[in-house]
Amino acid sequence: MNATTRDRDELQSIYDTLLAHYGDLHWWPAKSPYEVMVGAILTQNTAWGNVEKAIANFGGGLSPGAVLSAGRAELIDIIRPAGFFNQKAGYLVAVTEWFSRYSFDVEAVRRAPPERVRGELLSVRGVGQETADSMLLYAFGIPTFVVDAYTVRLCGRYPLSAGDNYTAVKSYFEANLPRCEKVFNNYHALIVINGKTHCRKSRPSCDRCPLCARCSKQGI
DNA sequence: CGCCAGGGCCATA
DNA sequence: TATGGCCATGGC
Repeated sequence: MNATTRDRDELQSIYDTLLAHYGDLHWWPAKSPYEVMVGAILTQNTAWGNVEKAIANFGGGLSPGAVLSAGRAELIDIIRPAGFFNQKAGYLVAVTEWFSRYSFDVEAVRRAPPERVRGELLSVRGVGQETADSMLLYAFGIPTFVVDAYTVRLCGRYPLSAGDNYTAVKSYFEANLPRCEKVFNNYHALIVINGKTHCRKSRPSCDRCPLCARCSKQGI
């Protein structure tokens, strides 16, 4: 068995293990693509519970128009629970202005070349690689793999030649998985949920984590 | 109380 | 290009 086959089997096996344990998560938890975009900004280095409070503060009226028409002080007050509110208020306006160039039309974004959209998003203040890929995948349904701290951490615990930075890990997953939006969607979701539940930074392993059972089996 | 969460920007070397 | 400081709330 060559290296590529082994890597593909391993990635598939990790996926199967997580899927069997957590099921199909149907991410992203949001009521609209625009809410995905807002959530992607607000959740940067922030616990999801705080993001939920912030989104709830919009009172069900979360929309591009609401964000663009709100005053800065008002917007800050709404998103306060999500932290970093001085920066994030500007980020939300910036990404919403980007979306306005597509007339807030999800289908219009989907019709554009994905690499161009990704480049545009990366040029928006406050949108780095993870945030851009989260929006591409979860707001617009474009198959691109989302990497986060949990993903990099996971790769470090397995005999995977995935690398240790965003681009390397992203390329690795995309090269060794079927280019399927559904799989990309749930794989990242599963990694995040498992990470939140078990493998946090201060608690790198535990007995109930389905992947840690595999780790110990493999002597890692 | 300290740690850290589904990052990203910026200054510095 | 690669670190390190900074941003800030809230749960555990």
